[in-house]
Amino acid sequence: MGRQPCCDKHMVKKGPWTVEEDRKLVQFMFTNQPCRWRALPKLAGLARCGKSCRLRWKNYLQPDLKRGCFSQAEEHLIIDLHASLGNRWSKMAARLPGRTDNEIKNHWNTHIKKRLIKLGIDPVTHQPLIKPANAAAAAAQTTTVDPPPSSAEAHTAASTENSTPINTGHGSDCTSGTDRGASMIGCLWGAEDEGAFPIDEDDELWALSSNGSGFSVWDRDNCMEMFDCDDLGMNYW
DNA sequence: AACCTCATCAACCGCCGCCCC
DNA sequence: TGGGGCGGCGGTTGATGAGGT
Repeated sequence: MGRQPCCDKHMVKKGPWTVEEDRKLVQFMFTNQPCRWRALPKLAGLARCGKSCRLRWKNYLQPDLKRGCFSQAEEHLIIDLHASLGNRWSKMAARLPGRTDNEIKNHWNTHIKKRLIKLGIDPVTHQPLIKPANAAAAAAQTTTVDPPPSSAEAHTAASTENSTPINTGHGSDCTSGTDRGASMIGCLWGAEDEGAFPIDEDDELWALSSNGSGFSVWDRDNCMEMFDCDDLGMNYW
């Protein structure tokens, strides 16, 4: 005998929530003791699945949700957390007050992920993306440099990838700047007199890598970590 | 103005782990 | 102790709007 479905699919409404449904759910949540989500729709007079109610409340109606754009600090925190936690969105949400796991997941997939790729960083391993040719050259070099220990996940990915820590699978897509305009998409700046260090999307030489607590700059051709931004008191946007 | 493409994000689906009987 | 119920999580989808042609 299979598992009982979470709700009667013929009786539940799906799709976007109406103002009236939101009002009913909010009113119920504010005026009643917590109860089982499965039982809530009937008690609140909603033709919705309990899971749907939970999701709507958690992601949209719950008080103290921030909504709106993510700040730079929040984005940096998300990147750092992703480097150490992977796709554990709920764990990240716990570290970002007012943000939901769904919101963080969406923001990662639609904004941060793409930007990291543009910057030459693999969004999965948080290691620099380099061209296969460069990877071969790097492998042939006698001076081997291990990547920074950005996270346990990165180590796992590295160790399972043919003994080379470099993810070359996406390199040709992401480091060739020949078909793109030369626009600056990031910038490092120093706390003292180092000045700004622009990273543009055509840059074949440098890549930024999240190391779990901040960023480091990598030499793409030689697969070498050049310096840790935090060590030099540098910031990044 | 009409159509097409792409980006965004709310919502759904299915799986997993915990808890209770 | 095992099985079922439940909430929670992460991946995915699809509706919608914006921008481009």
